[in-house]
Amino acid sequence: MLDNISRFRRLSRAVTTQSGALDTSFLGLGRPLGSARVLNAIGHGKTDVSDLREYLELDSGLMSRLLRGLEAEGLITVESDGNDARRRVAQLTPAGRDAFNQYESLSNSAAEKVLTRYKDQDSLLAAMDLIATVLGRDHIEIAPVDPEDPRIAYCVNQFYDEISSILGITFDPHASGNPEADYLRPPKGVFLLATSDGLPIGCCGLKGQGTHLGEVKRLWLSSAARGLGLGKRLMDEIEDHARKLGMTTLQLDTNGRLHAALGLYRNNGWIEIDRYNDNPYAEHFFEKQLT
Amino acid sequence: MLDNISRFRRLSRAVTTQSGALDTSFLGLGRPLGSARVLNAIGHGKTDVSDLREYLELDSGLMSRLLRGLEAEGLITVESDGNDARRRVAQLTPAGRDAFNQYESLSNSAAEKVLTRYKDQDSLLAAMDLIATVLGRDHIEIAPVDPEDPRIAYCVNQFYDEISSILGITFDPHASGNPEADYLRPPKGVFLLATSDGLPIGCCGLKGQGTHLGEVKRLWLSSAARGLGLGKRLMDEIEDHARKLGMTTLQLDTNGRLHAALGLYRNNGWIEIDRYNDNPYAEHFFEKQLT
DNA sequence: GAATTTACCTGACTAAAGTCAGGAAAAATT
DNA sequence: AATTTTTCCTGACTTTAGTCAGGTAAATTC
Repeated sequence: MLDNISRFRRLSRAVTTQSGALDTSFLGLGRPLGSARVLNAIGHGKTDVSDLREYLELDSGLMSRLLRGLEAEGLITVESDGNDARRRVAQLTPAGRDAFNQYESLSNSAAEKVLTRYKDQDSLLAAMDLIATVLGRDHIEIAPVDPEDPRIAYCVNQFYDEISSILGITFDPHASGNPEADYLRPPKGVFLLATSDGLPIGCCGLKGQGTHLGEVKRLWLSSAARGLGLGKRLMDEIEDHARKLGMTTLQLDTNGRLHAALGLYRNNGWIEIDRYNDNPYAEHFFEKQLT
Repeated sequence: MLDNISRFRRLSRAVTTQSGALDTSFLGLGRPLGSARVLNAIGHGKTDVSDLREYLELDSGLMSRLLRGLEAEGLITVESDGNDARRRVAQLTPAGRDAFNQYESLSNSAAEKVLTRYKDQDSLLAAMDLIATVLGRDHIEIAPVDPEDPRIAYCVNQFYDEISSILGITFDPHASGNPEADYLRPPKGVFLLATSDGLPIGCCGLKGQGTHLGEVKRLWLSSAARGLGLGKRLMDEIEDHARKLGMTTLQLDTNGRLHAALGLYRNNGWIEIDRYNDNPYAEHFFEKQLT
């Protein structure tokens, strides 16, 4: 009915109106929006003045004045950085922490109000994750984390849930979980986690034994993250890590019903090989020579 | 992983950043944001000055000055309303239309850029519809429209598609479509359309024969609009219209697999009665006395 | 060790946004 | 017909946001 672009712009209007209301209520606490933004950014851990300036895209003169204002109100302190005395670091005072918490609870109650007025919260949240991930695609971060990090546990649980429902079986995640951790962290292997503004949206493990051979395990992308080329990015980074760990050959196994994964491997230089293990759920086996 | 409220706030950040970028580019056309907003609102059909003021939440003094500015630039004309000479109405001049179109194409290309970088556009758009509808719940409009309005055709097609997939059959929408139109528009009946910021999200027809008996037909809600109490709102308005049309009894038929609809009827004073027609897909028959 | 760069600050500005009191004209109410 | 209300306007403000040209001290580069 409406064309696609109108539908997108409709979303923008809805959210802008919503966050416009939030801005106004920020003003309701009696502080100009500029100062409120700075206070919030500091509260969220952006303490370096130069970080703040970059994040809020403010002129250094304006930034300086806003900081002086918050200092005069007794909400922050600004001190020189120990390592580089040119740089300055802002900290919330107890009064500043209070003010920050007021803004936080305002934001949270605004969010809660929207969430509670819809019955099917799960699909609403899934829709939000999808859109926020697509809009923030340029800000997806991939970083190595410990295989026993709780965020990895979350991803791997999602991974097994999906496998189970696709294959119509029940996996016990813990059966093959922890014992492998040592092979999935340096110096033998690595585990990569992809996050979008804090939300885990994908992972991929590289299992090594200290030899030239490595195995790719547990490549998972949240439904919000599919179609963005993240699978390829994760695999590329896994290969980089493999090279640095001295590996020359990578292997992996997968099930024939995971079409997206099969396509990813086939289009990126993986060659199908004979079965190399007795995993009953694996139907396809691939290998890639690293050059 | 992230709690629900963080997930909502993540969406706000993503969209705000996005529309912040758009605001900046609006400024790129060399006009302050305030004037640009007014020009856009006028271009989108908000021509009454009082409407504009309410929509943009501007002080009347500020509004007035912005209008004078746009007038001085030759982008708009402001005239008195014929019906109420206190009110004033703004119109774009050809130059104003040009400027408006520039903003439009900027917005559209920003929207297009986001949409084209995601493969599965349908689910992305569905997610956007859902969120925009939930956020804009207070702005859902219900209004009578002609049963042959293309927006009704869109809704009814969706309705038959869903029925077909739920019941596993294929309906031919046109078989029972147009011939009924006369019974679904005044003076015999009515057709209500629910829209959220322009997007059709639900409909309901009331079929009459000029007697005291009316029949409720084609109650449909888009998936984005479920869980918001819109079904009840539509039915309530249908009853109001029925009373005005002189009806005292309403009837309807439905299928047992449409659980939400059955619940709606049972909770709102409808009494199950014996079969009153030979519709092969109808399994439940209801009646309601209007008081 | 001199020159340059970086990080932040200050002062002097302009532009934009928002507020407030009042006032004129038309419409609605009494 | 008198009063009140509504709608919009104007003028005189204040606040906020943003810009720009220096200036100082620390760090880096040559």
